Amino acid sequence: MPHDLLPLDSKSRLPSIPTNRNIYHSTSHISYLTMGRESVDALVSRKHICMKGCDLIHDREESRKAYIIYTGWACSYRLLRDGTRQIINFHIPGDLLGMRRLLTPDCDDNLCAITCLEVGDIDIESLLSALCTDNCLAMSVLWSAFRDEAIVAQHLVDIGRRKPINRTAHFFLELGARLNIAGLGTRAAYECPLTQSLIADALGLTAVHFNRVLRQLRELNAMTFHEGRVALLDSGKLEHLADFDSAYLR
Amino acid sequence: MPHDLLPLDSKSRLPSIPTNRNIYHSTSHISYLTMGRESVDALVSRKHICMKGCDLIHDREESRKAYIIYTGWACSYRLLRDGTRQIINFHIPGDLLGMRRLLTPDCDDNLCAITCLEVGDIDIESLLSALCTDNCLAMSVLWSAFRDEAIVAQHLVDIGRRKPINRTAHFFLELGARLNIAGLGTRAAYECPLTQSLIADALGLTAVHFNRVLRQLRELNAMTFHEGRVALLDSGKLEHLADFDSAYLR
DNA sequence: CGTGTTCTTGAGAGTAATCAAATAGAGTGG
DNA sequence: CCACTCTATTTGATTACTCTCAAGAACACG
Repeated sequence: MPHDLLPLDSKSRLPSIPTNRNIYHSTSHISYLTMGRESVDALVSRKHICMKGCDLIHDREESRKAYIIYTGWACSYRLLRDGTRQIINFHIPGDLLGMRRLLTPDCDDNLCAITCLEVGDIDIESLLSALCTDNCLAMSVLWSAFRDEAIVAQHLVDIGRRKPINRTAHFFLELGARLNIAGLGTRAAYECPLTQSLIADALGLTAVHFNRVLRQLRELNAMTFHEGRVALLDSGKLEHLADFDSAYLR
Repeated sequence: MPHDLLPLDSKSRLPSIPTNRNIYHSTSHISYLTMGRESVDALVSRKHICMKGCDLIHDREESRKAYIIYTGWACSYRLLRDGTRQIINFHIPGDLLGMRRLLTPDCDDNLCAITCLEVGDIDIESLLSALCTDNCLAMSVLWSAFRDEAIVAQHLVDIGRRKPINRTAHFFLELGARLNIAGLGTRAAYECPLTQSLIADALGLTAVHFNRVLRQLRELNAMTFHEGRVALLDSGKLEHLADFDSAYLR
C-alpha cells in the first residue's frame, strides 16, 4: 500500500451526516439549474465561436460581456510574474463565464478556450438591468456565483492540504461529477480534452510530477487517463483517496 | 539576495494596465459597500456574542442563519480525514458570513470564532424574501459573493504557485488592505489576533515552516509579526515579493 | 519526412515536512 | 508572589518529497 493512502479507519473521525440532506439538496439543485436557464438564454445577444487556445477575456482588459458555454471547454487562469500559471477552474458546457466582471470589471482572471468553443454572448449592461426585474435570473446568477466559490474553495483545500495523489483523485472525481450533471460522460468514464500540463497547472504540480502521479493511480488500478479519455476503474478506491463527496456541486 | 526573490525585470512580462481602472473602481467600491449595508442591517433579527474558539456554523449542520460581523475575527475552514485543517478565509468586521448556505445549506465549511465575536444574525428565509423585493440588497449580496470568490481565487493562486515566502508576504499585504478598507489598522501596521498555526493552516504550510519564513521576512527587514501586531517595515519589498495589487478587494 | 507538442522516464538538487526539544508567556491555584 | 500547566513560538537535525534538468519516445500535422 502506498504511503499516501489514508487508513480507512480514520474515516470514523468524520461527523455523521444528517439523513435528510440529499433530499433537500436534489430539489434545490434541479430548481436553480433550470429556473434561471431560460432567463439567461433570453439575454444572449449572439453566439460566437472561439478557436482553441484563444483568450475569451484577457488580463485586465475591460470587457462588457459575460458568456455561457454551449459546447467546448475553457479555463480561467492567472499568470505570475515568473511565468508560471495557476489554473483556477475548468469550465464545461452550461457554465456561466465572466460573471464576476459584472461588478468588478477589472479582475485579473484570464479566460481561455481549451477546445474550440461555442459560446453565447451576454451583454453586461442588459444583464444588470435584467437582474433588477427578473428574480429568477438574479437567484440563478447568485446560485452560480456560490457554486463557483464552492468549487474554488474545494480546490483550495485540495492544493493546500492534500498530497498529490489524493489531489489528483479528487480532481478527476469532481470533474466526472460535474460532467455527469451537465449530461456528459458516464459514471465510469468520460472524455477529457485537457493535457497533463493543464491539469498540473490546476493542481499546483509540475507536469512531470503529475505524470508520475498518474502512473501511480494506474498501477493501483484506480483509474487511467489516456488519449483524452478518463476511465474510473475503481471509484471506491478513488473516493477513498480523495475523501470525496459531490454535494457541493449541486 | 535570497533565492526566492523574483528579479525585478521580470515585471516587464506583465501586460500594461489601463489608466482608467482605478477611477472606475473606487466608485463601484464605495457604492456597493454602502448601498447594501442598510438593507443588511435591517435584516438583522438579533445580535449575539460568540466566544473565542466556538463554531458559528458546524460541519454540515443545517443552519437557517447567516451573519454579519460587528467586532472580532472568524475563519472558515475545512477539516480533512487525516486531521489536518485548511483555512479557506479569515473574516473581519463588516464581512458577511454563511451566505452560501442561502442556496446550498449543506456545504462543508465550518465557521469558527477566532476572537470573541459580536455578530448580527440574519434569518435566511427573510433574507431570501427580501432579496426578491430589494435590489440594492440583492446586488450587495452578489457583490459580496463575487468578492469572496475573488479572495479565495487569489488565495488559490498563492498556494498553488507561489513559494512560501512570497505567499506569506502576499497574505499579510492582503490582510492589511482588507483591514484598511474596513477602517482598521494603518498602512504600516495593524493588530492581528491570529496565531502562527492558524496562518500556516491558511497558507498550506506547517506551523514550523511558517515560523522560519517569518524569520526570513524579519531578517530582510520587510516585516515583523509579534504579539498580535503586524508591522510592515518595507511595503515596497513586500509588494515585490508578493506581486501584489489590491484591486480585487474593492 | 521533418517539426513541434505531449508524454514518459531517469538522476540529482533543493525545499518543506517531520521529529524532537528548548524557550517564552499567559493563566491558575496554592 | 511563586510554582505549575498549557499553549505558542523558536530552533536544530533528519527524512521525504517535489522540482529541475535532461533526454528519449510517441504522436499529430503540414
